[in-house]
Amino acid sequence: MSELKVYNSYTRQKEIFEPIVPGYAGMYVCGPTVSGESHLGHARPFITFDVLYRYLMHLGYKVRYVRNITDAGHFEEEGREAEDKISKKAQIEKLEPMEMVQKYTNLFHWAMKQFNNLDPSIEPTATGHIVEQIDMIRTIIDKGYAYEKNGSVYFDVRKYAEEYPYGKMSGRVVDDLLETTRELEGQDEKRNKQDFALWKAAPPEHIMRWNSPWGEGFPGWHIECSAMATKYLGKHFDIHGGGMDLQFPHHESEIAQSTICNHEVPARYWLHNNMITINGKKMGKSYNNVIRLTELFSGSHPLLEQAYHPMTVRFFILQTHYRSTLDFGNEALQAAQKGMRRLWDAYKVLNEMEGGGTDAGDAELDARCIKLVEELDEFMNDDLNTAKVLASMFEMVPVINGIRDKHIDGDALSKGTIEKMRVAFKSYLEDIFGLQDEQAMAGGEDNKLDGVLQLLIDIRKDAKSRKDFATSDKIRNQLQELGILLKDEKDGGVSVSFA
RNA sequence: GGUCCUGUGGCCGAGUGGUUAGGCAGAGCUCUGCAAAAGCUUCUACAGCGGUUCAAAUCCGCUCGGGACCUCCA
Repeated sequence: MSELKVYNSYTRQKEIFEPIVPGYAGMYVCGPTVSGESHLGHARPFITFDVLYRYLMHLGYKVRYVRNITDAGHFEEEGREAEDKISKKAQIEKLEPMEMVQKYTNLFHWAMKQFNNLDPSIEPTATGHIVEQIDMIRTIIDKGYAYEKNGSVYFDVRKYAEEYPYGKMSGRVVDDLLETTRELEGQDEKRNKQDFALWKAAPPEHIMRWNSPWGEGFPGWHIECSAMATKYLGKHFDIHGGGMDLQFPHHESEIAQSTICNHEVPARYWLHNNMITINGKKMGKSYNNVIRLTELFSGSHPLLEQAYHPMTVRFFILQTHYRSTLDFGNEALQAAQKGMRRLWDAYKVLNEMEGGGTDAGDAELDARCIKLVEELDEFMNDDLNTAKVLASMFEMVPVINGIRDKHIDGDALSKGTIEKMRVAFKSYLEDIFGLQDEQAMAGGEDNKLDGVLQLLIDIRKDAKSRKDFATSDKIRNQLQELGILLKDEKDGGVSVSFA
């Protein structure tokens, strides 16, 4: 089998994944800022890296997956005042800051569950690591790469850039940054415009504040990730993930901070997922085009023609390579919904398949199926090409259905090949892609109702055998109105699905 | 303005220079009491213009369009 290769944004090339400690993998992913509800765009990194997490485990790695919760404010530039996002929102919502943070954290966790994302191994909060952040800032000052001014501390980018490649991550030149940086609040405190805040003195009205060697204040935006990643994954770890929009300045700055404290670039592989767009534009608050996850699942948004199941969304995201933009659209979501259904149905058939003999009746077809199965790993290893994995799975569907419908001989494929396909479908659909059959989830939760349904199916079967189609169609049509679809299969059986 | 990415058929999207990606939608046929599903077949492509090459969606150049980052941002 081929080796896992990932596109490393830091080196701008695909590289073979070689863990620092054989058998173990450490992964840090930038988590949500819990100052508001998550939207569709936020779903992408968490699903993407959940799949990577699952895949690494599938490959046998023991993985420590750290994903933070940002519950201390970043700067938000609104008007002329530098404000704390969380404090501000809390005022608007008339909530205690931590009350609000809790509310959105809970909502975020709920959404992650909906998507069937596995819990990270550690989910540290920024507010829970103020001490670590202060320590780190102190180290940076001691080493001479940061300076204090009026109770705030800034990272000295110019000095850093003299010895280290600031800008390598994002492909930026420090001198250019000087010219293109806007006028920002607190700019006059900085020695150079490129400098970024490590610690910010809190103005009197600021609610979230902590004591520090430099007075009361709160941490800068980038330091939390550096501090928490170092604490839980060490000075040097394997993978750091996040959205492409975090490449600069967030990850660039993280690298700078950690490099000073720990003498090396914190992560070996930097993975960035691309954006979800809507009408070609990035989904984002400032564009006023966000679809919140709660709206997406309930269909309550003007742009939505219907509600979309979280699994549909997950599948939709996996049908595209994670480094491509993904354009949202009702048609595309509906296509994903139907496509995924097709895969689940085939998987069900596959699970019930008896299988052929030891030898394949159709050697050519058998070989093709084996190739399709083997390609799955190849594609996944090629920088997580989930789109191609799914395409190959789709190519197996006609074969599976063909055997069921007896267009293809039952012994065309060998027992071993069918078993391989079964294992592949299980591995990818369930274990690696983390998909769940939303129909199976919808049904079968009430044994009594199941009994009632079975009774109706039996009555209809009797009616049909008496050619009483009026009755049989009435049952089928009325059940359909309730969202229960009956399908007469070729073998005389009836299959049930839920809309 | 700077840096970078991108432009594939009705929609979403893979594509390592030479073989049908795939899904959804459309059309025809088969199966079926009907329906649904499924199977088979099938129609819509590579923004434009040049260049390199035996061969380009794929490499190069130009033009046009879209986008991201440079400020909080998944």
